[in-house]
Amino acid sequence: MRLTQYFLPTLKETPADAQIASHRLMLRAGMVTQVTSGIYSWLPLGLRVLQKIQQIVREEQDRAQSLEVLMPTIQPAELWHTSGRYEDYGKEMLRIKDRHDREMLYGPTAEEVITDIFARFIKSYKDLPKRFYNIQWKFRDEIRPRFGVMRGREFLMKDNYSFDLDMEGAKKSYQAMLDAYVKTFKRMGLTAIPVRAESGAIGGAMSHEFQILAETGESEIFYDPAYDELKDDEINLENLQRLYAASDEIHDEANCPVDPKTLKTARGIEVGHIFNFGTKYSIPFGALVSGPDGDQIPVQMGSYGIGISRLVGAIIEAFHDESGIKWPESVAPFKVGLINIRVSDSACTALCDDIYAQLLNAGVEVLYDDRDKGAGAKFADMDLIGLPWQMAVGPRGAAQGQVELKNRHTGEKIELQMADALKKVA
RNA sequence: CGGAGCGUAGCGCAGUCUGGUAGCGCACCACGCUGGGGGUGUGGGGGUCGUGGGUUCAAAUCCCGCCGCUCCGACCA
Repeated sequence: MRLTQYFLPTLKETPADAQIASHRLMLRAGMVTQVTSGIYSWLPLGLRVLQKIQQIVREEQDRAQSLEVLMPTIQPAELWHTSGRYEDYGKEMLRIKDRHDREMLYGPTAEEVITDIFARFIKSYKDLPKRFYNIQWKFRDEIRPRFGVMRGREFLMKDNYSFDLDMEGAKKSYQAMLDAYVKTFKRMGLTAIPVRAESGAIGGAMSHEFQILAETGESEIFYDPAYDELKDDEINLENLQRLYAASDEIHDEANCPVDPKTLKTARGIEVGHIFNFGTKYSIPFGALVSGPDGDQIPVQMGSYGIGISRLVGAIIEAFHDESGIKWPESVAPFKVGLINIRVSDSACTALCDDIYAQLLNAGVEVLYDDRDKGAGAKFADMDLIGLPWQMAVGPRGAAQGQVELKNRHTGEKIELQMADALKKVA
């Protein structure tokens, strides 16, 4: 993509409203712009990141034997009367009326919709287990939205719902999601710790929050130091039940089994939440299947969320410096930023055009800064938007076919022949 | 919802107390000089001063209502 044809409204000055790094950087990098309190438009650069994250989540959900569906943003109040949550949910739920004066709502989650689907179509234990997921915009009318997309009112969320014949099956589903989450966050370069959680409005027995570690995290988490030793494949129910990890909302100093001297604390950002809630929805919705003996059995359910739009902010909280964002390659909006330092120099521009064509040809996502601006401004913008690799070509190097390759994460810069630089980023 | 602020050009702000030609920096446009980390000179464009009412010869400025946004708290993917 040529920057002269793109839309990247970067800001030199810090917007007054942004309090934390990720919010500030998302605004400055031209990723999002606020429409009203807690509601954002995603601009081209931000949207690319959102889609990258979405794709990773999707791949790991598919791998965990889940089927993607797309449920609506607007739901009828009727479904929520069935579960009893229409009354319970409170003001967080945005309630609206259609032209016929029917009560509707902008969905904050979709247990009701999916359970209704299940109840209408699935009748036999032979069709179990089933897992459905949905990547859709949700709305929760937060009392006080803040921190940009980390705590917006409208947010993009992946929610998965599992249906099993019995508790044993439900535990397998729960474990499958635990595994999927560990892989998902790891692919984004994040360290995520599953901590025990209250299950809140969704209700239920078994529940964990996935907290990613970041100094600016919203909540404080307390965990057994043995956690740091766990391998990915050791993150299982047994170990989670054995080892203590809790967020400040449920941490109880008096009853904590870990010696306070060794107990570790860190700041965390909640990016995922998994629950098992048994038959809470299956019974009221009549989500029953015939068992092997012909009995009608209410299915065991669980739900599993990942805050996709929140992750954009969370990843920036984990990866940034004074100059800007430092995207992990897996979610970066482009892999390479190509800087033409002197557009007016024909040799320099010819070399840049050549590199650009070769990168495109090799399928490398590249943002080509072909604007007629000073070098300083271009470097500053490139550091700000945080692409993993910067390739700078000036008239000096161009004369010898050389480019400067910079690694945004390490800050390391090296002079290379064009062909070598291309090899390095391809 | 309690407490505290703010609303003046795209962004950051001054001007409001003490009413009298609407300003500054950045960004933007034109031209020149420059050219490897937000360069520089000259010229230029852009404003219902959030909104409705009131007071006054005169309101960004004073008074009243409304709207919006932000921060602290309780609440949360």
